Amino acid sequence: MDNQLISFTEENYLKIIYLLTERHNGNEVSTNQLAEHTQTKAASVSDMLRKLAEKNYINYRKYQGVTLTAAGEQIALGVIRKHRLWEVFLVEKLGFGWDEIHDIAEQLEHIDSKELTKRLDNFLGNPQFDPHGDPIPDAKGKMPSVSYLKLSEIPLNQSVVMMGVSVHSPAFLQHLDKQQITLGCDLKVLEISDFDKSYSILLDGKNTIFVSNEVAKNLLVSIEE
Amino acid sequence: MDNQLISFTEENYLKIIYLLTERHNGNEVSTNQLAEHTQTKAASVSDMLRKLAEKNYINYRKYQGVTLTAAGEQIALGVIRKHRLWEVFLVEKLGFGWDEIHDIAEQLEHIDSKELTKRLDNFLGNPQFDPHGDPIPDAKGKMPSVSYLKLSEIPLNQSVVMMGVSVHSPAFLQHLDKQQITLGCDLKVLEISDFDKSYSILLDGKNTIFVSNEVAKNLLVSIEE
DNA sequence: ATATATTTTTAGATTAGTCTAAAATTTTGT
DNA sequence: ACAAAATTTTAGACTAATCTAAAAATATAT
Ligand SMILES: [Mn+2]
Ligand SMILES: [Mn+2]
Ligand SMILES: [Mn+2]
Ligand SMILES: [Mn+2]
Repeated sequence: MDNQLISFTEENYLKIIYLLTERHNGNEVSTNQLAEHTQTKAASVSDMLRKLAEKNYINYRKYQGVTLTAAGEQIALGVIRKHRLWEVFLVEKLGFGWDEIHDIAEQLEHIDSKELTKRLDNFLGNPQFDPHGDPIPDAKGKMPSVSYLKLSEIPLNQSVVMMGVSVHSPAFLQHLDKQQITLGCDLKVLEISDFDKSYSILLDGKNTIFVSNEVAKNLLVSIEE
Repeated sequence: MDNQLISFTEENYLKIIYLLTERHNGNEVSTNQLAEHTQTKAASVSDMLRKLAEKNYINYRKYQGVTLTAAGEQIALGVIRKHRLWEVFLVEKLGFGWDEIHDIAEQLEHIDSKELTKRLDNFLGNPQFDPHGDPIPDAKGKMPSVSYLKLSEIPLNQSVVMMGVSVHSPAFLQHLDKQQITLGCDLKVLEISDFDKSYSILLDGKNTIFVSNEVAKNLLVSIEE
């Protein structure tokens, strides 16, 4: 609608390059990593990288991995913005669980209409964060700044607020649901077991719950103001 | 999500075959008509028809045009259902005008998630008609029955209710907006000009407006109960 | 340092959807 | 009824995105 030049597939590559670069603190993304996340083979990724480099969406030196150019980043941020806004819609307006929305948002993120995105954003009350606690870039591509810590990095007996998750798999999210761990809840680590590094946590100042080390590493929190 | 077997393109062909068949009261749709509506060439349509016939979505005898099979019709109705539900969403929830929504709905109609469609339908209050007055098939593919007449077929001085349009172009819809002709308004033809067959119409029992014969032929109305 | 393992790229094919040009079929007009 | 016109199908080619297998480059490990 607004843009005929970029395909669905290209948008996906740029989005994934953005997210992986972010995850690696700005380091280049490798062909194999992209193959894994695009569910294709390395050979297919190489072809696509050549094409994206020709269009000046990525910085690409053969065998050296890729980063996004400013142009590529703008496209990636636009896709991520739509993905996260639609996720808010699905949870806040349609009542989906946070474990059910990702695959639907993977489709909705490619709907191409500036006006639609603008009106959707407005309809949702211009949210800054999606249902997983991930920041939503604004219309200009600016991300709200966040400084989350892993729960596993927080000292004992320090009260923190649950802000996000670093794994989005339905299994993990459903696991959190079962333990009643939700965004915004209050967490205080009481003890870490010597045996298996599992955590005893005081939840909302009321109940003590037990979570594995694996869970604690994937809970993003911030210290209460 | 629910169905890997049918492509975006195939869905479009089936939808268009449905709508054209309906428009021709059940008569076969020709290759050239499809080429026009799919914005492709007749040769491309022939290829696709062979493929859709192989998959048993259409009844196809070379040179004789096509109709949908029951399987093809179910798919078409599912796409049309999504298209019209999303149009309701765009108008009722996001405040778009009825002239702005079709192209966005053309994209949204291919989002594949039974659960999403179900929840969207519910969120919208299970609407039976879209913003153009077109009926919305239910989850089983059943269309609400409608019996609209063209305003041009209504006798003089017979009060009728505006129920739909048989042309969906933004230009036509904006023209109606300017004349304040909206779904649900009351119309009574006072006179048809001998000179150019244009209509004098009493709108909502208050103002007299003038519309061309072309407009009158594309307004769908029903007689007040 | 150099052989071995791993990663990445290239070469050559494949599939879906499209195109133009030519051939086949149907429709129309006298 | 039959020639001319229109429509539809087929033949052959193209592009985007993918694949497997082989070659090239880089990383690793003694
Ligand atoms: Mn997601
Ligand atoms: Mn998310
Ligand atoms: Mn429409
Ligand atoms: Mn409509």
